[in-house]
Amino acid sequence: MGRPCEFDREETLSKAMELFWERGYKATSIEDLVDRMGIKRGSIYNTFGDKHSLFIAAVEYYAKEVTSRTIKILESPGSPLENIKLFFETIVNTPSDKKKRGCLISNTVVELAPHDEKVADTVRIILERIQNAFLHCLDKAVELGELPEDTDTKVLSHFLATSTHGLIVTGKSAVDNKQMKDVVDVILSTLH
Amino acid sequence: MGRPCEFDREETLSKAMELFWERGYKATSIEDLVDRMGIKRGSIYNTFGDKHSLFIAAVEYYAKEVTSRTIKILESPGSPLENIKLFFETIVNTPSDKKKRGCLISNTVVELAPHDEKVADTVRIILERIQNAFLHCLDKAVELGELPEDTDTKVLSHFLATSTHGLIVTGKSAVDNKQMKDVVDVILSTLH
DNA sequence: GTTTTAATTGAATGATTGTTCAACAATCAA
DNA sequence: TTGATTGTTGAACAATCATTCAATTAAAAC
Repeated sequence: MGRPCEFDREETLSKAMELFWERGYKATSIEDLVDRMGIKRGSIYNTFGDKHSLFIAAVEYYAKEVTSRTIKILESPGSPLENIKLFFETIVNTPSDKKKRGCLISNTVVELAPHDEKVADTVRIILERIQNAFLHCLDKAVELGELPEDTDTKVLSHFLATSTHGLIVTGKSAVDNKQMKDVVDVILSTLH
Repeated sequence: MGRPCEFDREETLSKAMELFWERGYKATSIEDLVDRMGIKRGSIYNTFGDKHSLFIAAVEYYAKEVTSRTIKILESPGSPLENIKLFFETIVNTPSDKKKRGCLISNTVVELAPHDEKVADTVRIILERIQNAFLHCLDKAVELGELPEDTDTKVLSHFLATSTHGLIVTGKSAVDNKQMKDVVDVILSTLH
């Protein structure tokens, strides 16, 4: 009962997420959010609580919408090693203007995680999800004979997760595409 | 002539750098800087200009004092491959509380470089310096027969620079030391 | 000792920050 | 129709932000 919402919760949250993704947490003001989300201050506080809560909701939305889609590449049927290759090619083939946003999770790790426990916990769960996707993918590769039986898949999954971070940071500064493709080749060469 | 400075420029700049390193640009206020640097607002503006200029000075000071020291590991005499190993071991062996600060350059790439051309230029030069150090180190390794003649040292140097970024971001979130050591082993395994 | 030059100081600036709130509007149950 | 309930709205809040400035202090030049 009561007056019904005039906006779609997910739609506005998506817009907030985009803004945090582009600018980071501190550099995004409530006024910026009001402009982008298309709803008034009161409605934001009413629906999402304060800025900090909204940010965490945005990060979780990012994980659900963006990260999940990337993880699905690793989980798709077919050759696991080919999927991992596809995963990194997707990162490299992102257009350079979008590449400058990097990844909301990596950005958050750098900007907030060290000083904000709540954010750190939120982000840690998402990072573990990515790492697990790598691990399962590698395990499947061993099962299918694409990797030797004695492969240390756990260590390799940690390496791939770290490499992902590295590529994203590199992409945010000097965005030389050939350079990044070469790096991906070296990363993939560790899987043989 | 005129009244002499009562503080040491480098000493206060060093303190400003430490604060930016710990908290980032946006999260550090002038008041925070006044407290940490031990000089009044006026003296800061007098000596370093505005906040943005002070930050760039701090980044350059970081490059001169911190980054240079790390690069010297790569340039020191003896086995180049051993030096690279030492380089990464230094990163991993940083105590975990200090590891959360990460690297001021990486942090700046993520927080500011995409939106701030002046900062981006400053940082790009420093990143190129690191990459060149890797390159020279690898070239020397080829000369000394530690790496095969046909090694693509340029590509490998890009890979090592990217890996450095990756390790630093990983260090800022879940700081499992064994995990990071394992990753370093994989990184180093590409050099054989 | 007077003048000149520059650093220090603390108060004040206006802009922006995140957040709250009272008045109003729209729906539902009675 | 009348309350109850909830969303919308825009103004207002105190706090903090980066920055400026006039008054003061200290040294060097004359």
